[in-house]
Amino acid sequence: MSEEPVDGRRARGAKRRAEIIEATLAVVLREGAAGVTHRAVATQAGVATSLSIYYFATLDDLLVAALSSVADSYTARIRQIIDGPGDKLRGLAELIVESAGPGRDKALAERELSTLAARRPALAPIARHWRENVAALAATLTDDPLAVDALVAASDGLCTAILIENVPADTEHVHRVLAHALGTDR
Amino acid sequence: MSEEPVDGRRARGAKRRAEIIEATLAVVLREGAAGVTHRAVATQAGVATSLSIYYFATLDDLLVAALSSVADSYTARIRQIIDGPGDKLRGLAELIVESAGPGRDKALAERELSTLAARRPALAPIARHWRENVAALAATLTDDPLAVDALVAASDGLCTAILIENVPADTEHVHRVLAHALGTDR
DNA sequence: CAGATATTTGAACGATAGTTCTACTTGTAC
DNA sequence: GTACAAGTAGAACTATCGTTCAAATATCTG
Repeated sequence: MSEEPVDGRRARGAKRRAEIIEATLAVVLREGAAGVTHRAVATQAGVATSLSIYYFATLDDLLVAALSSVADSYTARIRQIIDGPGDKLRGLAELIVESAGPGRDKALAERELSTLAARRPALAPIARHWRENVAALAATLTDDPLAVDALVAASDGLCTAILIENVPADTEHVHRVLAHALGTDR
Repeated sequence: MSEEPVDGRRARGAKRRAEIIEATLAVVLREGAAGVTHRAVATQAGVATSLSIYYFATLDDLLVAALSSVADSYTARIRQIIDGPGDKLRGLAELIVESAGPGRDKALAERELSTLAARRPALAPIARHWRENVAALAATLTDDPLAVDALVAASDGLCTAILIENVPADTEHVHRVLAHALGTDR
């Protein structure tokens, strides 16, 4: 991982950069992707506006960094479910249901940035991660590629539904829908 | 329907209003929801900026109108599939696959506005229409509520996948995935 | 120490946004 | 015709945006 003789200036700079990414994510969570401006991010991070531009020449760079952060977070969660014990499908259902509660902001940020990906090619590869991860989880449950695709699509659709309905979601129900889409319960 | 003694001024105004809505949609298709400004819409419609504000006090009003227009369009398509002859599931698959080709802009507009709905309550009821329509279609194919939910979720997820992947979609494959999610093929 | 490099700031510029206001045109009612 | 209401245009105000830039600070090199 680390090999460079650590330049104090660059180390400090990398830290600032990380802080700015974090601040960007905070802005996305609070105001949505449309609220991401250099000024808003800089204010959130407590630095000068020009510093945000110093590290991220364009807003796209900021958005890519923020989406990567969220995507990495979800990737870690799914890997945890895949590698851990217990019912993986239920773990996925629980993760999805989180979008209705404490994880709503994060899920919303992921969706907003993913939607942005349709128009900004730089975001597209990152936006694909979520579905690839779900596909990997599905692959541990079935060998049928059609079942994998159906589960991935259903997961995505359930997230959408939960975000738009904006009502408490039922883990049991989500689990049943996922199982039905997967088709292994019949 | 019509009962008022038609005031020439108001009739002309209603026409203008419709033109502005259409212009808003054109802007969303071309630049995305983020590109919707009173100025951009007015320019697109060929009217003064202040006129856009005269009819739509806030940008939200414009977005609601645009989303309603797109949602109505999809509602009509699905009703057509439900009421028409032929395989309804295949009709849905064909509609979804359109999002990869000529209907990409429209599908993208629908997704952008739906995403916006998560933060702007005024858009939420309209954003639900698509899923309600798919549910109605599903209800003609099965009595199992779980199968309905799975099909609705899968349809949504497939649209997402197609929009983000941005590659030609295969109707046959989409149809198979939908059938698998529905679960009636087993 | 001095000099070079990296980071950070604050002010400023130009562009564009939403909004307001006044004047003008068009249509209705009398 | 006049009086009034709805619609329309264009200029102007204020705010905020991305961006630039010179100066200041911090760190490393020797």
